[in-house]
Amino acid sequence: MPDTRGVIVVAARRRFATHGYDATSLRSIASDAGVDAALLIHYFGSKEALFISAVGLPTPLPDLFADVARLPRRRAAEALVRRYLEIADSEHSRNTMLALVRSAVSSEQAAGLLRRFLTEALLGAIAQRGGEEDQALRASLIAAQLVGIAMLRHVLRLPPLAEAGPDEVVALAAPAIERYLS
Amino acid sequence: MPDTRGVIVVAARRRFATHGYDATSLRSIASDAGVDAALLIHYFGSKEALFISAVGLPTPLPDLFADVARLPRRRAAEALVRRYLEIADSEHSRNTMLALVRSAVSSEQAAGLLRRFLTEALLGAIAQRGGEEDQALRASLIAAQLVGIAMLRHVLRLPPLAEAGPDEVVALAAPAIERYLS
DNA sequence: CGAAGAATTCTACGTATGTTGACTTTCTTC
DNA sequence: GAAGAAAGTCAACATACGTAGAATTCTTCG
Repeated sequence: MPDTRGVIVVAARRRFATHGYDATSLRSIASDAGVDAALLIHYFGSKEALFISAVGLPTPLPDLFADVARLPRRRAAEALVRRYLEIADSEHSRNTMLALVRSAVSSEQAAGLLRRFLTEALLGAIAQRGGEEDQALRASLIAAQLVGIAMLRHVLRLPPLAEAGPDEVVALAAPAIERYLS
Repeated sequence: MPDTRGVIVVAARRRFATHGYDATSLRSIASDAGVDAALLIHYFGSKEALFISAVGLPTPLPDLFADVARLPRRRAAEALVRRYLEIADSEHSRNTMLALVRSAVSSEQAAGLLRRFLTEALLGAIAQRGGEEDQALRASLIAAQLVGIAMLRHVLRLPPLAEAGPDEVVALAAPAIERYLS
């Protein structure tokens, strides 16, 4: 008894990650999963519901900010970048991340999902760390740096960043991010 | 004699900026321009050609990196962020930028356009400034920070970053970017 | 074996898209 | 003012999509 449902979810996640919500057709997912398109509807009810089931939330990401917020300033920046890059290297997490980012720019609903996740994660981390007035803006700029790295590294595949090893990126990005924490 | 061609291009740029390439239909552009959809084809030949005509390249951006590369380290970072935000505030440039970014994630061709532009702009700037080994990677990380700001500020509209004034963003982001230049 | 029920596929509908070619209107030029 | 080109519209095409419901195969258990 092959777990067809699971096969569909994996195929959907991969398609959504590489092509975004709009450009991914149910038929293409079904074809990848070796299954008829109508089956996806029977299981999940609609394309939107399948997207939610397949992408949901990037699993280890919500904890990342909270964990890092507990660290002393010096180690926080390095740990943030390093763990972020590790997450982006696991196929599952990278696919959910990319699916979310890719879809956020064309679907307002996906954008809302990502926005809500980011604000909650950021607000949580800020609450832990003692916050001055501009702490939320600082956290947003850190998030912007990370999102930008993901965009250039995985979506655009800009050569210097796409080919660099994690250590090189950490060595350069951590000090810059540290400035936001001071 | 109203410049219909120009009206079409402006409408197209705005639609592509707010909805991306795939989610923008010729009929919606035509409707905005008060014109029949077939006319767009008659003028531009195809949707793709219209996209190229409407988006082309973000006008003042190519010079931005080159100009900034000439400045001393201390002023370079601040000037970069400030001028970047100014560009993103002019409707025309913001629309071309957003159209490019939004479309790059769903169309491989648009991604290539943006990738080529970024590498050329970055390589040009690096050539001016005396370069060590990792200079290209540093420049990419700066670009990542800027792209990330655009994503969170204009696409995702994350509250802290979307509502902050240019001065606040410059004050916080410039020092961080300065680290990449040292 | 045979029937109940789930898993899966088939067929089809309605809608939207990019694009085409024929058509009509408007403008320019001699 | 006629002729010819340009600007613009109309109706239609082929195609792809999400989805619904009937039909079919497969599994399971008495």
